[in-house]
Amino acid sequence: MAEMTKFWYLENFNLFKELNQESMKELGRITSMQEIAKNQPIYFPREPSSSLFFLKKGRVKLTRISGDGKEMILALVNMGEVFGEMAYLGEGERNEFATALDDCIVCAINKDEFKSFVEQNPELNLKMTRLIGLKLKRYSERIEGLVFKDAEQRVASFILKLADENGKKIGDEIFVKPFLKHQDIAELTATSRQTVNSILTDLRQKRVINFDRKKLIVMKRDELVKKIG
Amino acid sequence: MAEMTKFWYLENFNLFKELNQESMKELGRITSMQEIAKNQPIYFPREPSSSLFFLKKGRVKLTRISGDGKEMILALVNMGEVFGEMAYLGEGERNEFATALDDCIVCAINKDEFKSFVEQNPELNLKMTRLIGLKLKRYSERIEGLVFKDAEQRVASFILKLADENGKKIGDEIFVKPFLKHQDIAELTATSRQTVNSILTDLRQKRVINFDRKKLIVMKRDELVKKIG
DNA sequence: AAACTTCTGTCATCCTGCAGACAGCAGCCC
DNA sequence: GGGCTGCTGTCTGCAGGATGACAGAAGTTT
Repeated sequence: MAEMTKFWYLENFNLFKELNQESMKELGRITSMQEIAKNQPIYFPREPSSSLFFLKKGRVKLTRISGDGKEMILALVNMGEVFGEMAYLGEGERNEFATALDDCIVCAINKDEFKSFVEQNPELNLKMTRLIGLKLKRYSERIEGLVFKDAEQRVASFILKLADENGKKIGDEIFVKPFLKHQDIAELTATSRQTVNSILTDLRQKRVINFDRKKLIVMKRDELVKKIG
Repeated sequence: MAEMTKFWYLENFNLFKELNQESMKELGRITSMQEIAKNQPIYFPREPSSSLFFLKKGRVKLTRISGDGKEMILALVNMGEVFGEMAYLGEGERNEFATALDDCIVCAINKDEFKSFVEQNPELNLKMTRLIGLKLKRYSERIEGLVFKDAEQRVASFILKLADENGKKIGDEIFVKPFLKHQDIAELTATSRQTVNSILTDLRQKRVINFDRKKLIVMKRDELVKKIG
């Protein structure tokens, strides 16, 4: 299953890869590149969703805020991934915040222009559906985690996924460089900042991981896997 | 936003509506109708996902089971909806249980045949993507509920949604006929059977709802809405 | 109609993890 | 360098809700 996910991931990354010269040129025409500084918003809830985005550089977080002001992170978007894709489906308004976690470069693609572009390149149809399907699968796993797992397991799964997706393997340790603050991890794993801290500290004390404000090192990947069960 | 969801729902329902005679005939050819008795499984996790299903009659639940045997309901499928659609995306194996909640009639459509059918009827492309997108949106709302809401609010939201989607309005009360057992509601709202019972009993005592084993009546819809916030 | 099984209703108990408070650090700006 | 501001580390009390146990009601089977 992990393999399948990876397969899909690569396909997303290559959403436009098999396009011919002609189409790539056209794609360039309907695309506008934007630089977005760290911590700056890309879009807001209730804003009309007029375009979808392809993330060329940096990381983006998609968040929702509850009636009483609590924030949760719906998803992290990594380089090479697409976000704001509900625009493509005719969803009229954004229903989350998109915020740059680093200095980012994004390509904005107008939804209507993209729609006709897809019509002219019908091989993109299935790819777009798969892209949405991949997100669906991720969300279903997220739901499962929220229901079945306790705070420690959720944080452990998160670290594992982060390491596998964004880490560099050096020897049998995995380094993750631009780390997140504990508050962000809390918002991703539906727990509190304090609980995240105590779980991380505990894992560090057991020599499963090591970390400081900037980086995370997974030292015993299998211990994490064991913890999740 | 509720309107948008309804709009999409209708579109799914009409997935095949605009097809011409010719295509409908072809669709009939690649479709096989099956009757499934109450409580009988339709598919299992790890089973090859060779087809997708269109639910003509009855209700279906999609569930996952954790390593230690706890069950959760991922989604309820109502008449007119599609399920098992990940097959269409090339996902090799099912990753949930699908079980008939009532006596059901489903149409099974082989995924490869369906793919070529969609190629011949390209207007279905966007519809399929939207169908998946709708589920994505539902799941994101589910995640939000799990993170932001407490047990009472989750159960209240569930009842509200059930009433709005499946209920019959009579006067200013809403009747929902084939009700679920408390255990099912617990598995849908990520809480325990006992907690569901006490929340329902409490709402009944406050005359917001009424219920017995067979049916549910929402008496004060606005009280439910208020509770969710 | 009797014997089962499955669901509902209710309690008492226990525990995970949240919330508040505060001290120590690091980075940043003046 | 000094003073902000934002992040981390730790402790404590508290509460929402899980769990187990059991009795009664409703369906099902024979």
